[in-house]
Amino acid sequence: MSRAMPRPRSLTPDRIASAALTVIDRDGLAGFTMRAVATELSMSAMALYRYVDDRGELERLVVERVLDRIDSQPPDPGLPWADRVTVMVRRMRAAVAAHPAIAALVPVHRHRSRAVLRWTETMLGLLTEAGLTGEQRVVALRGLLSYLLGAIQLEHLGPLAGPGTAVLAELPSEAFPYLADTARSAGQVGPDAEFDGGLALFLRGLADRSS
Amino acid sequence: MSRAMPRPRSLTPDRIASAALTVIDRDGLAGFTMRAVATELSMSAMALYRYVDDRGELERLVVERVLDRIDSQPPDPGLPWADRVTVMVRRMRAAVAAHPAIAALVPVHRHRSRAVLRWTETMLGLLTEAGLTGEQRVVALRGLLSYLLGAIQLEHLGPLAGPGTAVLAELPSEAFPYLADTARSAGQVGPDAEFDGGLALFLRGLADRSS
DNA sequence: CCTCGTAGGTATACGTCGTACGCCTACAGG
DNA sequence: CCTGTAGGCGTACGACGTATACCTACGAGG
Repeated sequence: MSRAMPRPRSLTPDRIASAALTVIDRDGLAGFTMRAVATELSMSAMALYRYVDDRGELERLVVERVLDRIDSQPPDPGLPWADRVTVMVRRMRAAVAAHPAIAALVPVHRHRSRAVLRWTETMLGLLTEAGLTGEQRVVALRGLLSYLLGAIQLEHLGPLAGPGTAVLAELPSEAFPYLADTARSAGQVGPDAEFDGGLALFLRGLADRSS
Repeated sequence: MSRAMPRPRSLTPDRIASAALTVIDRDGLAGFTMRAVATELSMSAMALYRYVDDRGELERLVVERVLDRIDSQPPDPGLPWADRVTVMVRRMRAAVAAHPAIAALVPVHRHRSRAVLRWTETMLGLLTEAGLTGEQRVVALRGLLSYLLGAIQLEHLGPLAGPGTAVLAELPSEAFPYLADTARSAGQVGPDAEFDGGLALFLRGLADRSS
């Protein structure tokens, strides 16, 4: 029978994900390559496949490692529920903001993360406290997640107060009067204010639902 | 001097974008390849480069072609402004939904589209009618866009009433009581109801802002 | 009608990617 | 020490984006 024990594993999934993150933080998503990660781990490219089925699983590990940093403990119950939801949403945003280049990977792999499960569970508890149940609660959660992931990606692709917006300010005022005007005030809004502002709008809608 | 006129161009940007969309609709984003598009146009791969600088520009053409279908005329002024915003947002969603596989490309290339400029201008007009100006208006617009693009992507990666959610329903109810419960009601929510519901929440927040 | 130069179109090739395959080898039992 | 499992590596293949060099169709000037 199989009594012989093989050589023990020298790498943990977390160690692999960390190496991948080092590569991503240094060279961006485009530099995120099986070979690059392997080199970062001082192995050959193929050695990586002893730990990971394919690139997709490596991506999953990376996303999981980043999201696992999220604290899913319910925030101070003394706070109004809207503030507590804000805290939770900000936590997820902060986790991704620590490695902005992975923004595009998060929506793809978020399913498989236990951390997201925990985060979602806490969020649902808060939404329940807000008086939401059944389909209303799902819609609210999904809406918040859509906003959150959309905002993270837009921010990564070009902040509101960035060069992309500056171009808009040069537009012919006759054809695009609002745009030209809006682009000028856009430069005043920092990324955090932008994010929190949009989130606050959503939460205000949650607060006084009539339907 | 240069009086000799060369062979005329045989392809329009629109024709190229259409061919690319045919490929994408048939084989998904993964099948979207310079060679595949060239084959669809019955040319060699390199011929494509007479019309396009690189893959990025081809992607831009595709996104532009899809978004150009958006009608940016202001909706019926008889409607309340919130309903008109809803119409505008739905239009953009519908345009992307016609080619769901491009969802991930839209946030990346949206800048360069004239259609998005027009759409934005109309949206800003509606938001102004809602009483928004300055930084409030930018934040509102950006918030709506974040929600819109986030929702489109989440929907494409797995609808709320889909297999991913079904898995959640199997979760141990002790560890994830809310999740398990919520997953069951999630199956009842269709994609349109989900999208419109989240949008309505956002708009309700816009309607009664106090700050 | 013929020439001529521009630009359309192609063939080939390079470097990089993900990864299948097969080999060698380190290492914990017995 | 022997042994079998699994770790690790070298090589190679097909597909990708695209640089380069070439041939050629074609419209204008003569």
